[in-house]
Amino acid sequence: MPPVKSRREAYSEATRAAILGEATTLFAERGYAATSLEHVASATRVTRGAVYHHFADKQALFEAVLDAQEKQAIDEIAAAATATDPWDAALLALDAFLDKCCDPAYGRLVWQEGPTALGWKRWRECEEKYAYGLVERFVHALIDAGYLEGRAVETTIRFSFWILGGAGLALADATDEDKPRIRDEWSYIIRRTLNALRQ
Amino acid sequence: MPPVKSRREAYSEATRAAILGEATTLFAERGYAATSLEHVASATRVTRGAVYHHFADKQALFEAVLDAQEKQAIDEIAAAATATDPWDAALLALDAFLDKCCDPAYGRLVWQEGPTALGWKRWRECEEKYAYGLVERFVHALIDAGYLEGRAVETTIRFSFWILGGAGLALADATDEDKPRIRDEWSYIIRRTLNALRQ
DNA sequence: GAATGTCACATACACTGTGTATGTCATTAG
DNA sequence: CTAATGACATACACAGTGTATGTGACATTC
Repeated sequence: MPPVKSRREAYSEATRAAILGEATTLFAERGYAATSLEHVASATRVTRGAVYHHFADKQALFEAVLDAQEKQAIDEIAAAATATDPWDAALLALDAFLDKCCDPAYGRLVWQEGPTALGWKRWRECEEKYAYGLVERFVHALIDAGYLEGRAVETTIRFSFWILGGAGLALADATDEDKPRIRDEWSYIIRRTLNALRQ
Repeated sequence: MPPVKSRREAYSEATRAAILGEATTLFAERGYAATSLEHVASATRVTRGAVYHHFADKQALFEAVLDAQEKQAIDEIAAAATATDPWDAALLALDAFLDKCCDPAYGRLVWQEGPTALGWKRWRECEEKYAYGLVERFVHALIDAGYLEGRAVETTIRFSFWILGGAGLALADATDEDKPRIRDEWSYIIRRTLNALRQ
């Protein structure tokens, strides 16, 4: 398997990336349902055939967009959670997450469009790899460190994930000028909640 | 305005109710997107024309289904919250709500299908009248009674609503045999959270 | 280096589902 | 008895998805 790319491969990859980029913009701006593959194709100056060549169907394209957003987000959040103590690390991650949700594309795509585009079930399946999975790991770390009690783990994870989702959606809904305030309010209420669950 | 109904009116109302009933079943069983108006019509043994005669479009039909579910739910929950102390009333309402979410139709329609069918924005607008509005009133009552602090009210309401949504969805997802356990777990974690916010 | 295969994409079409415009018949009002 | 209205059925226009097929540029093989 040669590390060099043939001209064809390079072109193909560029096309794929271009489609992904335009799709990201359009899905974020107009929403999933209101964006047709014809929109995506013409914005990329290719035909729908090209889109179907690179992505199995509309949903797969959206999932690819989501994947890219989540990968980026997870990296940033994981990078921020530097503390050795799991509790402190979780709080750092929380801050990084709330920051990330202020990014319009991330907020809209992951928290607004994601569930409505894919449905809860499929969306959660996708999230297992990323945000939901991250929460899962943090919760387990907190349990292992003795900060949280070890029963009803699944519910604790879902509960936490859900609250973060609420924050994400609230921030995605908010206007740019409201975001800092809303960010702080959610940060405050989530920290209080975490303290309540701490044992 | 005569209180008696003409034959035509009676027939018409029966047809409307029948369509609504079949739509409720189908939307709950197959989901909004997977249910075509042709399904609804043929299940009711009318044509799509009749459906469009009674409901402006597919979304309006779904909203009518939702309305009926929510009216029922709100009545039951309000009836359960008999305590005079707002705090106790809120806890009673919580229990009634969790019970209601164990009803498959309510859970699926309101918490699973609602947001994905209507989108967050429209769904929240519909919910203002019902579940969201109910939470809003309880939160205000708790603030007025001095149980909760009076700042970041909007965020407190959304936070509470969101947690209830998480519970609703968890219960809608659960199998019948899991429901009691999951119900209790959420009840427990929500009560702890409420206590954390109490001042 | 010509023949052959393959990949990246374009073109064309079938199908599903929504919404709308029009038609029809029974009931009701005058 | 006639005209109007309401409750539905029929027929159609249209958008959007997905699929089957076509085409030309590049790569591979001998």
